[in-house]
Amino acid sequence: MPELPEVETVRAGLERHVAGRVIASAEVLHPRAIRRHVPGVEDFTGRLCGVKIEAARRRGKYLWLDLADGEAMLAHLGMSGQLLVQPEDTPAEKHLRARFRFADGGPELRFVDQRTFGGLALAELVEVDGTAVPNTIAHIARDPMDPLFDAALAVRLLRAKRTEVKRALLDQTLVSGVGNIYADEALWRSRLHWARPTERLTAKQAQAVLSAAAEVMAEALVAGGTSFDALYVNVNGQSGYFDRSLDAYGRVGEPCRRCGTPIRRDPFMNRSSFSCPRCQPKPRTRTR
DNA sequence: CTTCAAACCTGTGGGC
DNA sequence: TGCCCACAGGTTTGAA
Repeated sequence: MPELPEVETVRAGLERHVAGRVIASAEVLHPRAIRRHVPGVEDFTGRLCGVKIEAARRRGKYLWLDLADGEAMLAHLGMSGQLLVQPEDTPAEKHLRARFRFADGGPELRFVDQRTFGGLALAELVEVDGTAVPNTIAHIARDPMDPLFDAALAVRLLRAKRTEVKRALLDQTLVSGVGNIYADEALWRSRLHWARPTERLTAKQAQAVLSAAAEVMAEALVAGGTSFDALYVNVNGQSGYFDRSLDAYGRVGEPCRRCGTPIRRDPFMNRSSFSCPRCQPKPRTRTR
């Protein structure tokens, strides 16, 4: 599933292949794909017709296209979303949800999404902390790859939480871009158990786990960013990074790369958490 | 105000 | 062979 490094790869592809072009027509093939665009399908397609795309931007797992009329087309890939740049005569994908044709007659932009957790919407741009962002994601924090990311602030916010450390890492208002995979990897690198109460984190531990999250995402971006030159801008969660570089996520029963102890899998928020029983010992039962 | 959990989706794969 | 169900998980929404 696309997380920050994959979304950044898509953003770079959009910047290269779509920025500077004028949308000739927009078509929505599945209304759920634009459910967050409250005014509806006709408003969405109508307002995009004839508009020039200025740039492709990203914050956390959200990305958006700056439009010449001053608004933005916001996209979230959800679990299974893809933004593809395809020649117009390419057959429609099975889960094609929306398509955008361009005035230059070149390759079109397609939104494909099997599970429809993702979606597109038009949004007004607002200034938050000196940066223009779509109003509907004004609450999303800067991600660790943002040049203006405030690490000291994130450490303070993390320690001010009253919850488990992994829940806090997944809180997009504290730091954005961290999903289940990178949360587990960051916790493994910093030798913290996912259920460690945030109020018991030392400043050093909080700083370490946030740094680890930034590092693992930066490494994933390098590993997954090899297809920037391809016209076919694809995100399918199958980047080489996942096959060879994960230390915890999905490795249940396999030996910890540090100590050899089999990795465990715990139920966590209707999904899974992977960790090393020895390197990441369970915290003492908390007393509320 | 903060924290928590259900709901939203559909394809895959294991078990029987 | 084929059916059923668990599982994958980011975000929103409403409850506590």
